[in-house]
Amino acid sequence: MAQYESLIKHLQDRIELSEEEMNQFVSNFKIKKIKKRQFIVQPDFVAKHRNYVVEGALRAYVVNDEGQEHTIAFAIEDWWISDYNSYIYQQPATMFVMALEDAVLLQIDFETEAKLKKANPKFETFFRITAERTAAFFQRRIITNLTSSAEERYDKFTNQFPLIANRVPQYALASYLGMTTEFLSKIKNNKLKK
Amino acid sequence: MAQYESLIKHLQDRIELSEEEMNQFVSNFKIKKIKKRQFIVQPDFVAKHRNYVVEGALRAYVVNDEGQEHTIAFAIEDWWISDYNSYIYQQPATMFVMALEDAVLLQIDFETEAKLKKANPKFETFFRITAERTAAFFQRRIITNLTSSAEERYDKFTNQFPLIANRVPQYALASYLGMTTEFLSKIKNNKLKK
DNA sequence: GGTATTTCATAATCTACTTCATTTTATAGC
DNA sequence: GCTATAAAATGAAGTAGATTATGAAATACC
Repeated sequence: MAQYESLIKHLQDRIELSEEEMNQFVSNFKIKKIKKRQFIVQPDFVAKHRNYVVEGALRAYVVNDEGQEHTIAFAIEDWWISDYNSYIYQQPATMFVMALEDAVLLQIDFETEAKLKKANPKFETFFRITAERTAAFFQRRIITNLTSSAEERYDKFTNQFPLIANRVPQYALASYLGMTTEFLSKIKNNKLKK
Repeated sequence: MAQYESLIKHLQDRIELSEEEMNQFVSNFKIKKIKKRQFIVQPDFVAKHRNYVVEGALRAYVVNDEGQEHTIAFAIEDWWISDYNSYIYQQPATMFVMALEDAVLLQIDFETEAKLKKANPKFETFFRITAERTAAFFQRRIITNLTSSAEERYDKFTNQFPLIANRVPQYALASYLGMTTEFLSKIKNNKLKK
């Protein structure tokens, strides 16, 4: 059950649970192993799961009419990922969620999560805290995007998430930061010269 | 108690409460009347309240080092507003929240909200749903900002929020959409010509 | 281990949007 | 209603970042 250890710690950092409650909670998560380049969410299909990353790296992105990809989220160890809108409203997804590396996930499906929340208010609290922090995180990203230049956005990202910056393809990071891969290349190059 | 009617409806649309539970919930909100240009949140002070708008319009914005204002959120009737990060983490705010018109709010403070959530799991559920929808809303904005041109962002906003678009100052809307007021003016003008 | 395929780098050209400066229009306060 | 002030419109000039094109380096895969 080594795969569950990090999720257990994740929970303990957020709410207080007895051993029994903890077991009840995590036993509803199923281990899912996926290979690099494999999709766990695709447009037009409902995102059935909330995914906790035990190991590996994933990327959520949308593709616009011109075929350009825009990275919406990354996830590495101890992060959650899904098509957020699709999951909470249980409506067709607009995103792809793909493994950038072989990965091990812990998945819970929407109905099971609903049952858990009904069974114990502490579980409801956990998902409330998670949603609040997600909202706060998204809002910080909105603020950064509105107030910073391309180079500043890159600097902030590498400072905040050094482990992600050096682990994902440059084109994926560039589109997450709202710039082209060519321009990100130029930014990196300018830094080397200084 | 006319002021509480819209909040009651807001709650009924999201969770099922008995009359008694409803009264318990809303009685913790205090009526706050503010004048145009008045601030309810300022940088360096902790945002103590979650604010529900009964009447009026408000704007949350940040000011960067160069003195430029960037609108982060609007709120009109039946919307919530605060400095989200400041409120949920109870840390100093980075935003201003100001009334664009005379307004009537219903305010709950952080500690009272915590008590409510402890008192009844249904209340916890309400805040969980609210946070989830907030996160989903923010993510849709991130996606729009990454994938659309200035004109497309303006079109989407006016389609989705026609009541807001025509009610707030142009400079506030422009900075919400991530462009200058001059450029928004030009976009509007181009539409008139067509 | 060699070849096909991705990914990244570099550079020239282009454009969506900004900046700055000025005028016109709307709003607020007495 | 009149004046002061803020907001919006207009236009010229400038720039951050996109686009396009090409080659080099890294990675995947049989």
